[in-house]
Amino acid sequence: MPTRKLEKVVSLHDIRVACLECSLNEICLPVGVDADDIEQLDAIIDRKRPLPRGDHLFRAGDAFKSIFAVRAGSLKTYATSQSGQEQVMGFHLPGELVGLDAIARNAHPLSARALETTSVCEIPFTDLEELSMQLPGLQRELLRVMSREIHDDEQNMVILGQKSAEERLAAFLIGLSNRFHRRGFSASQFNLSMSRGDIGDYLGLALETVSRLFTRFQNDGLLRVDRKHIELLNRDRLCLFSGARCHQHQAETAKSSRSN
Amino acid sequence: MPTRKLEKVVSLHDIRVACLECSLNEICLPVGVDADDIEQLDAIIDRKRPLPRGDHLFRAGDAFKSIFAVRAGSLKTYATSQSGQEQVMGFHLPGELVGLDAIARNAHPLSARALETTSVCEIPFTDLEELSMQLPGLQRELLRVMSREIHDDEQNMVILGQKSAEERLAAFLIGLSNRFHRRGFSASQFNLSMSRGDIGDYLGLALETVSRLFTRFQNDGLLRVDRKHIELLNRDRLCLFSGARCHQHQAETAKSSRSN
DNA sequence: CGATGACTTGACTGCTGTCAACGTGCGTGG
DNA sequence: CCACGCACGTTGACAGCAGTCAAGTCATCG
Repeated sequence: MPTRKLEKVVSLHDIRVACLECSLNEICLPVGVDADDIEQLDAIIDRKRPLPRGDHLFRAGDAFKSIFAVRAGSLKTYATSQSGQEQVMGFHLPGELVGLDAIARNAHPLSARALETTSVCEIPFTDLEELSMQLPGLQRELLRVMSREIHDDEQNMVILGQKSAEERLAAFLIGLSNRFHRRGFSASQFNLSMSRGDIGDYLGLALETVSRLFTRFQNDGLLRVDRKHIELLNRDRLCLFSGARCHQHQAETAKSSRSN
Repeated sequence: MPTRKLEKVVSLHDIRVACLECSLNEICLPVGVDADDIEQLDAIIDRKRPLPRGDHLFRAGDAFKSIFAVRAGSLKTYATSQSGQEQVMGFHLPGELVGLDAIARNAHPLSARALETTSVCEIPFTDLEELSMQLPGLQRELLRVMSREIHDDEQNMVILGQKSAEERLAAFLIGLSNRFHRRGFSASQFNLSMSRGDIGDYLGLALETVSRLFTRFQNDGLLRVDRKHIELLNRDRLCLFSGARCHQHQAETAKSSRSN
């Protein structure tokens, strides 16, 4: 098993990228942490070699030691009920933090698995806690990130609690589009790193339903889909289908037409 | 049979109870905050007069200034989608914190409404943030509470994402029973402060479905229901119905129910 | 090139929502 | 004290959305 080779694949330069230089630092730590602080944060962060697709970053029940930040790639977090069915809690893109739900119990309640080759930063929690005591900006930021996580989970509860299958998938695609856009990628086309089954397990739908909806959306001219590649053709109408007020990032500059 | 009415109008004495004497402090601030620290925390907390049933503690969109801790009574937090349907995010019992989802956006994403006469402690967030910088135990505790909230929301996502109506209501009742028990009340019988409609909006079910399930559970001998009063007759079987591993609190400490 | 896994499509079933009517308890006011 | 209205809850009939089962297609990889 020559997995050792992976260490060579990653260039030394990549490994030594500091938080300050990291292109994600504006996403990972949006505000409140200035350059000096970041240096200190940088010192405690452990950069690991990439995780191959399908590998677990951690499994449900593992002891909690660190928060992880996605640097490249993507992963899903999920719980497995005793029926064997997976509930996917989230798909995590570069710049997003994983493992915040483990602080309270000192153990991870969820499993985290790479959807593609993925690299993460490991942030030992005791160090982070200690450091945030000294850096007001960091503490503030930590609370904000956790608050946002709660808020995001609440929005997912709305989706799971009262949306139709059609609305769920539409909302999912709009949300994904927004997240890609915020990261500097195209909002109108992107590649899904997760399977139809994963999407179903995330949205509380059967994978067949997800598949059927993709073809229906395509037939309706809302998007084009080719395997994992998605191209949104009519974002506005997809927004309507999602049955939610979607803050459209493009529309912010233009005038926002709203219909209540 | 004695003090069944906790939600009786609080006396002036109650209003002046400090955090240290508050019977909830072990729930509100489980560990990591010692007596000296609590005194400081106490100084920043504002005790308001009780909220009548139906009144809002805050509404979605309100500016965020404070976290609230329920002292007596109960309230629900909910979002209203533009279809008018409410998604109830949680029912909050004494000792639980409300408003943690507002930190990130500086505004409350949800509305909070009293289900009965309810009194709360108001904790100005800027003060709390400042204080937690000085008290390691408090900071630790704050992160823990938020982490637990994320974890709880995730469990709700499992319920909404993949449970049947029957499993949802069973899980809801078991969870409520546990929470009452942890607060020193009977785990086997309690009064619901929320309506069937609220339960439906929480579990993603129509209120008719909730009503039907209550009568079905009663016919199956799982429980007895009389309006708002619930008596669990067969907790084990209800656990099975919920389709989840429920850690039963009775099993831990035998019969330590101290009310009635 | 065959095996494997991911995806698509179809047929059918059933759970749960919707609509509707009725019952019940409680507070209000006469 | 009773009558009434209203909110809440229960029950029934029916329909439709989405799950399940099953078969077939397509891409990728050894």
